[in-house]
Amino acid sequence: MSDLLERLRGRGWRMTAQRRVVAEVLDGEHVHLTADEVLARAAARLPEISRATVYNTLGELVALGEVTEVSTDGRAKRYDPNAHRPHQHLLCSGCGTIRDVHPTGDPLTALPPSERYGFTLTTAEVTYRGLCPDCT
Amino acid sequence: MSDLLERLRGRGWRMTAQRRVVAEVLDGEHVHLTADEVLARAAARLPEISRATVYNTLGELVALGEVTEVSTDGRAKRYDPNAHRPHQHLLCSGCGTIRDVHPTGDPLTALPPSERYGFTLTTAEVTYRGLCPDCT
DNA sequence: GTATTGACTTGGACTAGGTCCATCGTAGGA
DNA sequence: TCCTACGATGGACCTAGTCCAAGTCAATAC
Repeated sequence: MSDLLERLRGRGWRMTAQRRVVAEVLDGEHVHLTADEVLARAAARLPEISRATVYNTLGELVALGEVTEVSTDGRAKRYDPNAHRPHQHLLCSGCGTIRDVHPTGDPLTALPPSERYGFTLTTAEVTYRGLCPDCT
Repeated sequence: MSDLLERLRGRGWRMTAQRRVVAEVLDGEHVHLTADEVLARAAARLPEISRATVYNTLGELVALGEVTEVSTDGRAKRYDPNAHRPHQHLLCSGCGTIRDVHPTGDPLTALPPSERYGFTLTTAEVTYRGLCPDCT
Protein backbone atom coordinates (compact mmCIF):
# COMPACT_ATOMS: atom_id res chain seq x y z
CA MET A 1 0.00 0.00 0.00
CA SER A 2 2.92 2.33 0.62
CA ASP A 3 3.64 1.96 -3.10
CA LEU A 4 0.17 3.38 -3.71
CA LEU A 5 1.02 6.37 -1.51
CA GLU A 6 4.27 6.78 -3.47
CA ARG A 7 2.45 6.65 -6.79
CA LEU A 8 -0.04 9.24 -5.60
CA ARG A 9 2.69 11.53 -4.35
CA GLY A 10 4.42 11.12 -7.71
CA ARG A 11 1.25 12.32 -9.41
CA GLY A 12 1.30 15.53 -7.43
CA TRP A 13 -1.04 14.45 -4.68
CA ARG A 14 -0.60 16.54 -1.59
CA MET A 15 -0.21 13.99 1.19
CA THR A 16 -2.45 14.65 4.16
CA ALA A 17 -3.24 12.54 7.19
CA GLN A 18 -6.82 12.10 5.91
CA ARG A 19 -5.83 10.87 2.47
CA ARG A 20 -3.26 8.52 3.94
CA VAL A 21 -5.82 6.98 6.29
CA VAL A 22 -8.41 6.51 3.54
CA ALA A 23 -5.83 4.85 1.29
CA GLU A 24 -4.68 2.58 4.11
CA VAL A 25 -8.22 1.54 4.99
CA LEU A 26 -8.70 0.41 1.39
CA ASP A 27 -5.72 -1.93 1.45
CA GLY A 28 -6.13 -5.67 0.89
CA GLU A 29 -7.73 -8.43 -1.16
CA HIS A 30 -11.47 -8.86 -1.52
CA VAL A 31 -12.04 -5.45 0.06
CA HIS A 32 -15.34 -3.88 -1.02
CA LEU A 33 -16.27 -1.22 1.51
CA THR A 34 -19.08 1.31 1.27
CA ALA A 35 -18.23 4.97 1.74
CA ASP A 36 -19.78 4.80 5.21
CA GLU A 37 -17.63 1.82 6.16
CA VAL A 38 -14.55 3.64 4.91
CA LEU A 39 -15.57 6.64 6.99
CA ALA A 40 -16.09 4.51 10.10
CA ARG A 41 -12.72 2.78 9.78
CA ALA A 42 -10.92 5.98 8.96
CA ALA A 43 -12.56 7.74 11.88
CA ALA A 44 -11.32 5.00 14.20
CA ARG A 45 -7.81 6.19 13.45
CA LEU A 46 -8.44 9.86 12.82
CA PRO A 47 -11.62 10.85 14.66
CA GLU A 48 -11.96 14.32 13.18
CA ILE A 49 -12.10 13.17 9.54
CA SER A 50 -15.25 14.33 7.79
CA ARG A 51 -17.69 12.62 5.50
CA ALA A 52 -17.02 15.08 2.69
CA THR A 53 -13.31 14.35 2.79
CA VAL A 54 -13.91 10.63 2.52
CA TYR A 55 -16.16 11.15 -0.51
CA ASN A 56 -13.68 13.55 -2.08
CA THR A 57 -10.77 11.17 -1.57
CA LEU A 58 -12.67 8.15 -2.85
CA GLY A 59 -13.68 10.13 -5.93
CA GLU A 60 -10.08 11.11 -6.59
CA LEU A 61 -8.83 7.55 -6.17
CA VAL A 62 -11.44 6.41 -8.68
CA ALA A 63 -10.52 9.18 -11.12
CA LEU A 64 -6.86 8.19 -10.84
CA GLY A 65 -7.76 4.57 -11.61
CA GLU A 66 -6.44 3.27 -8.29
CA VAL A 67 -9.83 2.16 -7.03
CA THR A 68 -12.96 1.05 -8.86
CA GLU A 69 -16.55 1.70 -7.92
CA VAL A 70 -18.91 -1.26 -7.84
CA SER A 71 -22.64 -0.87 -7.41
CA THR A 72 -24.08 -4.34 -7.10
CA ASP A 73 -27.32 -3.74 -5.27
CA GLY A 74 -28.59 -0.27 -6.07
CA ARG A 75 -27.83 0.76 -2.51
CA ALA A 76 -24.50 2.22 -1.46
CA LYS A 77 -21.60 2.07 -3.91
CA ARG A 78 -18.63 -0.02 -2.86
CA TYR A 79 -14.99 0.74 -3.41
CA ASP A 80 -12.60 -1.93 -4.67
CA PRO A 81 -8.86 -1.22 -4.38
CA ASN A 82 -7.96 -4.19 -6.57
CA ALA A 83 -7.99 -2.05 -9.73
CA HIS A 84 -4.60 -3.10 -11.11
CA ARG A 85 -5.81 -6.52 -12.29
CA PRO A 86 -9.01 -7.00 -14.29
CA HIS A 87 -11.56 -9.07 -12.43
CA GLN A 88 -15.27 -9.59 -11.92
CA HIS A 89 -17.42 -10.05 -8.84
CA LEU A 90 -19.15 -13.00 -7.23
CA LEU A 91 -21.94 -12.02 -4.90
CA CYS A 92 -23.86 -14.08 -2.34
CA SER A 93 -27.60 -13.36 -2.51
CA GLY A 94 -27.93 -14.51 1.09
CA CYS A 95 -25.38 -12.58 3.11
CA GLY A 96 -24.06 -10.09 0.58
CA THR A 97 -20.47 -11.32 0.64
CA ILE A 98 -18.46 -10.21 -2.39
CA ARG A 99 -15.41 -12.00 -3.82
CA ASP A 100 -13.15 -11.02 -6.68
CA VAL A 101 -13.12 -13.67 -9.41
CA HIS A 102 -11.26 -14.17 -12.69
CA PRO A 103 -13.36 -15.74 -15.47
CA THR A 104 -11.63 -17.43 -18.38
CA GLY A 105 -11.45 -15.42 -21.58
CA ASP A 106 -12.48 -11.85 -22.24
CA PRO A 107 -16.21 -11.31 -21.62
CA LEU A 108 -16.26 -8.78 -24.47
CA THR A 109 -15.77 -11.50 -27.07
CA ALA A 110 -19.12 -13.06 -26.13
CA LEU A 111 -20.93 -10.16 -27.80
CA PRO A 112 -21.08 -10.80 -31.57
CA PRO A 113 -20.84 -7.85 -33.99
CA SER A 114 -24.50 -8.23 -34.89
CA GLU A 115 -25.36 -7.42 -31.27
CA ARG A 116 -23.09 -4.39 -30.93
CA TYR A 117 -25.35 -1.83 -32.61
CA GLY A 118 -22.30 0.06 -33.89
CA PHE A 119 -20.97 0.67 -30.38
CA THR A 120 -17.24 0.89 -29.69
CA LEU A 121 -16.92 -1.38 -26.68
CA THR A 122 -14.56 -0.65 -23.83
CA THR A 123 -15.42 -2.91 -20.90
CA ALA A 124 -17.72 -5.66 -19.74
CA GLU A 125 -18.68 -5.88 -16.10
CA VAL A 126 -19.92 -9.23 -14.88
CA THR A 127 -21.66 -9.91 -11.60
CA TYR A 128 -22.13 -13.57 -10.76
CA ARG A 129 -24.84 -14.21 -8.20
CA GLY A 130 -25.48 -17.28 -6.12
CA LEU A 131 -25.33 -18.66 -2.61
CA CYS A 132 -22.10 -19.01 -0.69
CA PRO A 133 -21.35 -22.25 1.22
CA ASP A 134 -22.57 -20.74 4.51
CA CYS A 135 -25.92 -19.63 3.03
CA THR A 136 -26.69 -22.74 0.98
CA MET B 1 -49.16 -6.22 -23.05
CA SER B 2 -52.80 -7.16 -22.57
CA ASP B 3 -51.51 -10.71 -22.10
CA LEU B 4 -49.48 -9.40 -19.18
CA LEU B 5 -52.60 -7.89 -17.67
CA GLU B 6 -54.34 -11.24 -18.14
CA ARG B 7 -51.48 -13.11 -16.47
CA LEU B 8 -51.57 -10.73 -13.54
CA ARG B 9 -55.31 -11.04 -13.14
CA GLY B 10 -54.90 -14.82 -13.27
CA ARG B 11 -52.48 -14.57 -10.37
CA GLY B 12 -55.07 -12.83 -8.25
CA TRP B 13 -54.00 -9.29 -8.92
CA ARG B 14 -56.78 -6.82 -8.26
CA MET B 15 -56.92 -4.75 -11.42
CA THR B 16 -56.90 -1.03 -10.75
CA ALA B 17 -56.49 1.92 -13.09
CA GLN B 18 -53.11 2.68 -11.51
CA ARG B 19 -51.69 -0.80 -12.00
CA ARG B 20 -52.96 -0.93 -15.54
CA VAL B 21 -51.31 2.37 -16.42
CA VAL B 22 -47.98 1.39 -14.88
CA ALA B 23 -48.01 -1.92 -16.76
CA GLU B 24 -48.87 -0.16 -20.01
CA VAL B 25 -46.12 2.42 -19.60
CA LEU B 26 -43.61 -0.42 -19.31
CA ASP B 27 -44.57 -1.99 -22.61
CA GLY B 28 -42.08 -2.33 -25.45
CA GLU B 29 -38.54 -3.28 -26.50
CA HIS B 30 -35.43 -1.64 -25.10
CA VAL B 31 -37.49 0.07 -22.41
CA HIS B 32 -35.46 0.92 -19.31
CA LEU B 33 -37.29 3.60 -17.38
CA THR B 34 -36.50 4.91 -13.91
CA ALA B 35 -39.26 4.95 -11.32
CA ASP B 36 -39.55 8.72 -11.79
CA GLU B 37 -39.93 8.33 -15.54
CA VAL B 38 -42.60 5.69 -15.01
CA LEU B 39 -44.35 8.07 -12.62
CA ALA B 40 -44.18 10.94 -15.11
CA ARG B 41 -45.59 8.87 -17.97
CA ALA B 42 -48.24 7.28 -15.80
CA ALA B 43 -49.25 10.68 -14.44
CA ALA B 44 -49.71 11.95 -18.00
CA ARG B 45 -52.57 9.49 -18.31
CA LEU B 46 -53.76 9.34 -14.73
CA PRO B 47 -52.77 12.61 -13.03
CA GLU B 48 -53.71 11.63 -9.51
CA ILE B 49 -51.43 8.57 -9.35
CA SER B 50 -48.99 8.73 -6.47
CA ARG B 51 -45.31 8.04 -6.17
CA ALA B 52 -45.88 5.34 -3.55
CA THR B 53 -48.24 3.44 -5.84
CA VAL B 54 -45.70 3.47 -8.66
CA TYR B 55 -43.02 2.08 -6.33
CA ASN B 56 -45.43 -0.52 -4.94
CA THR B 57 -46.50 -1.66 -8.39
CA LEU B 58 -42.98 -1.81 -9.75
CA GLY B 59 -41.94 -3.86 -6.72
CA GLU B 60 -44.80 -6.27 -7.29
CA LEU B 61 -44.01 -6.67 -10.98
CA VAL B 62 -40.41 -7.45 -10.06
CA ALA B 63 -41.48 -9.96 -7.39
CA LEU B 64 -43.72 -11.66 -9.94
CA GLY B 65 -40.84 -11.91 -12.38
CA GLU B 66 -42.56 -9.80 -15.03
CA VAL B 67 -40.05 -6.97 -14.86
CA THR B 68 -36.38 -6.91 -13.89
CA GLU B 69 -34.52 -4.21 -12.03
CA VAL B 70 -31.28 -2.96 -13.53
CA SER B 71 -28.95 -0.62 -11.68
CA THR B 72 -26.20 0.30 -14.09
CA ASP B 73 -24.95 3.56 -12.68
CA GLY B 74 -25.53 3.57 -8.94
CA ARG B 75 -28.16 6.24 -9.45
CA ALA B 76 -31.83 5.44 -9.92
CA LYS B 77 -32.79 1.85 -10.64
CA ARG B 78 -34.30 1.16 -14.04
CA TYR B 79 -37.13 -1.21 -14.85
CA ASP B 80 -36.90 -3.59 -17.81
CA PRO B 81 -40.12 -5.29 -18.92
CA ASN B 82 -38.26 -7.70 -21.21
CA ALA B 83 -37.97 -10.32 -18.47
CA HIS B 84 -39.30 -13.29 -20.42
CA ARG B 85 -36.09 -13.73 -22.46
CA PRO B 86 -32.61 -13.76 -20.87
CA HIS B 87 -30.48 -10.88 -22.04
CA GLN B 88 -27.74 -8.49 -21.00
CA HIS B 89 -27.27 -4.73 -21.36
CA LEU B 90 -25.16 -2.53 -23.58
CA LEU B 91 -24.68 0.95 -22.20
CA CYS B 92 -23.30 4.09 -23.85
CA SER B 93 -20.90 5.92 -21.54
CA GLY B 94 -21.63 9.12 -23.43
CA CYS B 95 -25.38 9.53 -23.51
CA GLY B 96 -26.54 6.73 -21.22
CA THR B 97 -28.55 4.87 -23.87
CA ILE B 98 -29.26 1.27 -22.92
CA ARG B 99 -29.92 -1.58 -25.34
CA ASP B 100 -30.82 -5.18 -24.69
CA VAL B 101 -28.25 -7.57 -26.16
CA HIS B 102 -27.90 -11.34 -26.43
CA PRO B 103 -24.34 -12.64 -26.04
CA THR B 104 -23.43 -16.08 -27.36
CA GLY B 105 -23.25 -18.84 -24.79
CA ASP B 106 -24.06 -18.76 -21.11
CA PRO B 107 -21.90 -16.27 -19.20
CA LEU B 108 -21.96 -18.62 -16.19
CA THR B 109 -19.75 -21.14 -17.95
CA ALA B 110 -16.90 -18.62 -18.08
CA LEU B 111 -16.36 -19.02 -14.34
CA PRO B 112 -14.27 -22.14 -13.70
CA PRO B 113 -14.94 -24.26 -10.58
CA SER B 114 -11.68 -23.08 -9.03
CA GLU B 115 -13.07 -19.54 -9.06
CA ARG B 116 -16.46 -20.38 -7.57
CA TYR B 117 -15.42 -20.58 -3.91
CA GLY B 118 -18.06 -23.23 -3.27
CA PHE B 119 -20.91 -20.93 -4.36
CA THR B 120 -24.05 -22.31 -6.00
CA LEU B 121 -24.40 -19.96 -8.96
CA THR B 122 -27.76 -18.77 -10.19
CA THR B 123 -27.22 -15.88 -12.59
CA ALA B 124 -24.60 -13.75 -14.28
CA GLU B 125 -25.39 -10.14 -15.11
CA VAL B 126 -23.25 -8.56 -17.78
CA THR B 127 -23.07 -4.85 -18.56
CA TYR B 128 -21.16 -3.99 -21.71
CA ARG B 129 -19.96 -0.40 -21.82
CA GLY B 130 -18.81 1.64 -24.75
CA LEU B 131 -19.73 4.53 -27.02
CA CYS B 132 -22.73 4.46 -29.30
CA PRO B 133 -22.41 5.62 -32.93
CA ASP B 134 -23.75 9.08 -32.06
CA CYS B 135 -21.25 9.60 -29.23
CA THR B 136 -18.14 8.21 -30.94
C1' DG C 1 -78.27 -3.60 -8.25
C1' DT C 2 -76.44 -3.04 -3.56
C1' DA C 3 -73.73 -4.07 0.41
C1' DT C 4 -69.52 -5.56 2.16
C1' DT C 5 -64.73 -5.86 2.95
C1' DG C 6 -60.05 -6.29 2.62
C1' DA C 7 -56.76 -5.12 -0.73
C1' DC C 8 -55.14 -0.91 -2.89
C1' DT C 9 -54.04 4.13 -3.09
C1' DT C 10 -52.79 8.45 -1.22
C1' DG C 11 -49.82 12.22 0.42
C1' DG C 12 -46.78 13.50 3.50
C1' DA C 13 -43.18 12.47 6.73
C1' DC C 14 -39.07 10.13 6.98
C1' DT C 15 -34.43 7.80 5.78
C1' DA C 16 -30.11 6.64 3.32
C1' DG C 17 -26.70 7.89 0.42
C1' DG C 18 -24.48 11.42 -1.57
C1' DT C 19 -23.24 16.44 -3.10
C1' DC C 20 -22.22 21.34 -2.44
C1' DC C 21 -20.24 25.32 -0.48
C1' DA C 22 -18.21 28.99 2.44
C1' DT C 23 -14.74 29.03 5.60
C1' DC C 24 -10.76 27.42 7.98
C1' DG C 25 -6.33 24.83 8.16
C1' DT C 26 -1.97 23.15 6.55
C1' DA C 27 1.62 20.74 3.26
C1' DG C 28 5.27 21.81 1.01
C1' DG C 29 7.88 25.03 -1.91
C1' DA C 30 10.60 29.58 -1.68
C1' DT D 1 9.71 30.51 8.68
C1' DC D 2 6.55 32.34 5.85
C1' DC D 3 3.06 32.04 2.14
C1' DT D 4 -0.44 30.40 -0.37
C1' DA D 5 -2.99 27.38 -2.99
C1' DC D 6 -4.79 23.08 -2.22
C1' DG D 7 -7.29 20.28 0.98
C1' DA D 8 -10.51 19.58 5.13
C1' DT D 9 -14.59 20.73 7.64
C1' DG D 10 -19.49 20.59 8.91
C1' DG D 11 -23.73 21.74 7.92
C1' DA D 12 -27.23 22.61 4.45
C1' DC D 13 -29.11 20.54 0.70
C1' DC D 14 -30.59 17.02 -2.82
C1' DT D 15 -32.28 12.63 -4.92
C1' DA D 16 -34.09 8.13 -4.66
C1' DG D 17 -36.68 5.42 -2.09
C1' DT D 18 -39.57 3.68 2.12
C1' DC D 19 -43.20 3.87 5.54
C1' DC D 20 -47.63 4.70 7.48
C1' DA D 21 -52.39 6.08 8.91
C1' DA D 22 -56.38 7.16 6.69
C1' DG D 23 -59.36 7.03 2.83
C1' DT D 24 -61.04 4.54 -1.54
C1' DC D 25 -62.76 1.06 -4.47
C1' DA D 26 -62.65 -3.83 -7.17
C1' DA D 27 -64.49 -7.96 -6.69
C1' DT D 28 -67.32 -11.09 -4.42
C1' DA D 29 -71.76 -12.31 -2.17
C1' DC D 30 -76.40 -11.63 -1.94
